[in-house]
Amino acid sequence: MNPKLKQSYHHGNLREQLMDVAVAHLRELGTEKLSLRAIARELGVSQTAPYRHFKDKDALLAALATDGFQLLTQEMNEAIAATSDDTISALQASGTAYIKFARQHPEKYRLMFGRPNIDTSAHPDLVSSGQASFKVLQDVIQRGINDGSFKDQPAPLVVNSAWAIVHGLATLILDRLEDKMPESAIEAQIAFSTRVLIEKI
Amino acid sequence: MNPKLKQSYHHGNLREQLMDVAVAHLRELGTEKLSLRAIARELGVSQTAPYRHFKDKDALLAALATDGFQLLTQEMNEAIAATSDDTISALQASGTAYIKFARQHPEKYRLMFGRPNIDTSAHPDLVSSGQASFKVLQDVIQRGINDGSFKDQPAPLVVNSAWAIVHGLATLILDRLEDKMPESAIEAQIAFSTRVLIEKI
DNA sequence: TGTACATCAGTGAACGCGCGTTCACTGATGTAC
DNA sequence: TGTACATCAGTGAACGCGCGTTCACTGATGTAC
Repeated sequence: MNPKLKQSYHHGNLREQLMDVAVAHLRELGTEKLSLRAIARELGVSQTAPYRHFKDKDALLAALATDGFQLLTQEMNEAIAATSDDTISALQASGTAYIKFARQHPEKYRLMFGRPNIDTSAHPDLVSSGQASFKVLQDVIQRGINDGSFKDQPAPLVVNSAWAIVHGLATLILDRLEDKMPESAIEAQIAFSTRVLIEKI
Repeated sequence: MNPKLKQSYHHGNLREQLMDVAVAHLRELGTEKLSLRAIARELGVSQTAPYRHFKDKDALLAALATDGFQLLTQEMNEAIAATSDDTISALQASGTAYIKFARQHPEKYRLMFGRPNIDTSAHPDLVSSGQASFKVLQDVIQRGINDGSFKDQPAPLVVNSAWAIVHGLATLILDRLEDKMPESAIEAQIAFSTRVLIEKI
């Protein structure tokens, strides 16, 4: 950003910029072709510079996913806080926020919820931030069960069903629909599907 | 299979075996690390032999996905045919068959419905086989709309919602639940979620 | 305020690797007569 | 039934490439006194 910083020997901002460029490359190339060297090249920095900030390539990806979970947790919590005490609208709000997050950060979303290709045992932060996100959804559902908003169903079944609906819709939009449908149709689809979510479970 | 064939200069069965080993490697390594050379190595064949059967690496992946769509179409059709004329049970049967397919062929399923990383313009068979699968679902929904089994809703909204539910559940099972839940719990989850599918839309 | 020094964040050369793909080739097979 | 020949399905050497990562290094920065 600041041109002065870019000139100096010390970059000043490299960690953050590595993550930004990684996201851009993931968008264009996919995980398969992501290369640390290419990221460094694009930032005009030597290919070994990233190793000052990340232990290895996996650590960069883990940081991106962790970042994503923290953002997702925050956005779902904010969406829920903006509703009144009504559990049903809290569920709908969190589901909508979930899908919105997926659309705004598709690369992070795919890292977070795709086939796990990061060794989680080396990245405990990733695990705990993921659990924190999951817990937001769990808590809303549990609240609904406690206050009678949902029928008398085992909580895990309900949680996984709710998750399946929003997760399925999010991935469908990212991988299939986004390029083929106008924005208005996508929004109508989200509204329709989240109605299924809140009404039926 | 036949040891005689394996000894001979002409393999006799190479195309099929390349696809089988590719599936096995996808399972163990993921798309990122799939290598044509490693597949050839495992089959005890020179690294250029695969090029007798596939134009390039992408062509192998496309063949795998096309194969998957054909299988999926067939299995959904069979599941539907096994029900009586009742549209609701046809929808449930096709959804259950879809999820069953995903669990039996997870690597193919990921190729078919993951982020498209195959250049479809070079592989028209892949496109048409995918459309054929989609049409099975579309037709069931349309039938339900025509005979009044579903409420009066625009068909595309209903189709995408149904798809989102089964697709979401399938990916959740493959990527998250399968390793953590006992088989009985997974089956209960499928039953619960498909009930949401058929009852609510 | 000035200086010595530790630490931080870069560099550039190098290692070893496996990959996709092309090429000219050869052995095996199938077919026309 | 035998043979000539086209075609099919392999081989092995080679090309060029980009990658992740390590290493010894150096310039820049921050801090204790």
